Amino acid sequence: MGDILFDFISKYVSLSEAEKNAIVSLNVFHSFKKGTILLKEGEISTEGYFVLKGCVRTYYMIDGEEKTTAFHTEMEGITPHSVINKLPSEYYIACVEDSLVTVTNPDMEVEMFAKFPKFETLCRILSEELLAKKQIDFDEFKTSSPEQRYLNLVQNRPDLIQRVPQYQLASFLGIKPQSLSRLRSRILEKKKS
Amino acid sequence: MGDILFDFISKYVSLSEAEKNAIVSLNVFHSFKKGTILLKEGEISTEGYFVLKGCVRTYYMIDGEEKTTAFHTEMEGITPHSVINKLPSEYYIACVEDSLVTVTNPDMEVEMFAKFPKFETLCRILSEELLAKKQIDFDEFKTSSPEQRYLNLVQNRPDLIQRVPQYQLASFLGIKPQSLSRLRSRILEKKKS
DNA sequence: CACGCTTCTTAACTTAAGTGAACGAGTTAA
DNA sequence: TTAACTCGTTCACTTAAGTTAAGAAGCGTG
Repeated sequence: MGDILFDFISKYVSLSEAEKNAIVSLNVFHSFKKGTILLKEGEISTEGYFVLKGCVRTYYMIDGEEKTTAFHTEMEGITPHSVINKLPSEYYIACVEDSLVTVTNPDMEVEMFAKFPKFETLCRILSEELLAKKQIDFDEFKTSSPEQRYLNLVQNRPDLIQRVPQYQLASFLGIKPQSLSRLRSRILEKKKS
Repeated sequence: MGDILFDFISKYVSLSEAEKNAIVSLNVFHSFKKGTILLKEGEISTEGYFVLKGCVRTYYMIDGEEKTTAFHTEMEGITPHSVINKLPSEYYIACVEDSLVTVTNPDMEVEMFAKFPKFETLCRILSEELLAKKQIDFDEFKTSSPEQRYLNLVQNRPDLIQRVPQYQLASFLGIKPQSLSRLRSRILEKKKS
């Protein structure tokens, strides 16, 4: 079960058997059914997540409407803002499909970092990478129209289009479901001609 | 000169005199004049930045137009994507005003992390925090209209409105300068009535 | 099977952002 | 001092997204 994780980690640092066992013995691996809510709005969380398999989304509930702002897929870590500022979460985190996720808390991290400093290096590198990547995503979002953003998504994450409902994609693209629907038929029209 | 930095760091970890001296001896502190370009499009960079004082912005040059996507102000770190993927940078980084910035390269980091593991902890925490913050900013951007985004900016970073030209703010808000101008007069109209 | 529920689509209308052009204020340079 | 340039504003027009409402397709459950 940890193999997916260890294969991934080996791209960054090499782990001894002892280190792998240490991770396994922490019991961090969890399977969740589609729809499972990992974090609710209003909860103060201490858990960090790392998606090994499946898809997890972040969404806000604004005026009774779900606003999906992020999809976290394979090999992406999530530290809810609530963990950092110790305030009630402003958003939900839920599984879009059956998912395999590691769940950790700060105590476990402190313990692991003390025993195996290598893990801290790993976490530092991963968050730096993810930060730079998020910044690029944000830049792309700002500099393009909804239509371009949709086309980019089709190019870069075609899987998402398939595995996620349209209404969730819409808010992810910063528009309303109706607009996404219209925009898609507009693109189809253009292709025909 | 390092005092600004050390005061800030002391919120996260405590540094010994030896550690402070180690930082100072690396000669990381640099002053830049307003307008100085730290990173050019097309360059492959190895430098990371950390803004101690002043304001630094990231911008793209698209179809001959500057698209400003980020302002980095006091106590914010920047690791250009180019440093991570070792590809030519897609954007510029320049000083909006006279700024005091630390400049580091991966070798220096490796050396410091080896000597003082504490620094790695600090960098890990800072990037995790910044990542969560960036995600919140992105979420807010996606879930609000240009007008709301402008009003939020007035609320949350009134300094930016003052110290940055409108045309840079416009692309930062994801719109054209004309639209920002119009949007502002619309808000003024509403206030009157 | 039928019912309710959710998701997606379509349409008509409203509102706001994009576009292209022109103007004026302020700055810089010749 | 004038000419060139930058920056912000305004205007008229175009294009696209928001809004409201209605209906069709798919799904699960009783």
